[in-house]
Amino acid sequence: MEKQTRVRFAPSPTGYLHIGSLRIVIFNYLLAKSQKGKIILRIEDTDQQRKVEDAVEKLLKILQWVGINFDEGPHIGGEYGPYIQSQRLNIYTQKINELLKTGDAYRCFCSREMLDKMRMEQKEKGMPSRYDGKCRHLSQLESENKMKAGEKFVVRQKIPIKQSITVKDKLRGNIIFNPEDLTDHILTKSDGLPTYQLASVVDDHLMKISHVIRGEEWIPSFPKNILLYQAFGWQEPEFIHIPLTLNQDKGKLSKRYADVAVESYKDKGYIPQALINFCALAGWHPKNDQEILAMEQMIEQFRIQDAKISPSVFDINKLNYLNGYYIRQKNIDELTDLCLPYLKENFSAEIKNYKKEKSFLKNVVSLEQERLKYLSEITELTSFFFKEVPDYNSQLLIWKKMSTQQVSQNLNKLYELLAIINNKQWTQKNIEEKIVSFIKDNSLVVGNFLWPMRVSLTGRQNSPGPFEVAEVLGKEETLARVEHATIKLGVGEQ
RNA sequence: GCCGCCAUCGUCUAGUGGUUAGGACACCAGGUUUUCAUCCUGGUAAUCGGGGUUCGAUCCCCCGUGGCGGUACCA
Repeated sequence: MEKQTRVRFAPSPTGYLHIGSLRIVIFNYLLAKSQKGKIILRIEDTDQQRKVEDAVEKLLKILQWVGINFDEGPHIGGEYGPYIQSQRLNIYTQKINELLKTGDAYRCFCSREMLDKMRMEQKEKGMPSRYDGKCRHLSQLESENKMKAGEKFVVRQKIPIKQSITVKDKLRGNIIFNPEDLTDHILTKSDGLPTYQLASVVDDHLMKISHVIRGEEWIPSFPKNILLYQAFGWQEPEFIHIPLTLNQDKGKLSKRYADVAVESYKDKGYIPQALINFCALAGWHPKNDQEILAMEQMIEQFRIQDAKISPSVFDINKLNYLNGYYIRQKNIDELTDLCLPYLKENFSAEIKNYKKEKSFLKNVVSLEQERLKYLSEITELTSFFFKEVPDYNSQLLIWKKMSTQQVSQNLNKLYELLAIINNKQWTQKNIEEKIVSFIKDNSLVVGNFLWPMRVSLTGRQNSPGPFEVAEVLGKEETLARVEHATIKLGVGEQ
């Protein structure tokens, strides 16, 4: 029987989900789902210094929003739990004791000060900095005695120094390391907690992980991980190191250059599908050139062998494009619901009753749908619908080389035409028909009427067309705005 | 410094020992249009450098260069 594919996403609880981590979960998810396997969530919280309140809840919340659901994890359990490392400490203790017994690990009593000093000296001499192995040769008895005497210690992995070690990455092939470049790194800290190096190996084994997909920043410790599997006598999983995400300037993606928290993309109004599609496309792409794919389609086509190993730059333009695309695909009810929080936040005074005004809001959102790159833009884009008379410079009413007089005249004419349309017939179609046929019948210039009309209604250089805006605004408000525009021009008074 | 990973348009990428080096985003131009956006059409734009191997290398190998990562009792 084929071994079941089991992958894991193992974040440390930092309080937010990094966009680069999102990419890693997505690749894990795609691999698992494409092979009908399982994806496990494991929380790596062995660093006491970096503990963040509510971090796990926040993480779960944002992952759920994105649409990544786990088969096992702290929130749903599973047969390989617990899934939070701080709840598995006895397991690590037990495992490290095995290593201590076989001699594959040893207690190190060197103080931090000593180690710092040693590193400094190595650096000065231009030597690679690594632990000198001082406590490596302590006898079992000496080690036990020191421990019993209450001396502080860490546990280090004893790296075999004889031969080079070859490790295999599924994408990159064999990578060879010289043992002298590997230091006896720490497996258990002096507070008794395991480091990532120990905990992740133990957990991956115990949780029967078949493929480890992680960031390439782990390649340097890859050989030590393999050595650890060998020390335990365990079969190692397959490893896939995927490249980092970079800033426009090719540096590691960081807060200074871009938003890195998935939460902030959510807040701005990026939608999950777009984010997922975007992340997947950075490092993978389907055999045909179709770049817009739903999760199901990606799962269908995904092969980990097709993943790319060179790093990719985070391109907000492409994300915006994808997001805009997905927004345009939404049906208007759903889109209105998505925009509602932003509208509520900014126009709470203008919109008294959201339920009652739902159809109005739907119309408003509908007019801006094709212009939206992300949802939060809705506020700025539609504010003229909510303010009684938009504030704008009257010069904006003038189309090309028209005179103020002409503009004023045309607006008056528009007012007349609009005024005779009764309320029941106040639809975009009717309004358009009336006005356009008037212009055509009299062989007038379209822009000379439509531009001033549109500006009088929106107060903007760019906006949706005048007829659809007029319909949404209603007859009364439309007439008021046209009239206001002529007053603004103030032709009569000059 | 030492160790490692990586290298095709500005960006994400496809592809091949012989190709007009393909697609997408962005950009530019044209069309539709009162404006913007959408949509349609077209365009500019790439194999990091040097050596090999080969009849022929963008592709295979080596070196260099550059970018990134690691070099923690962080993950």
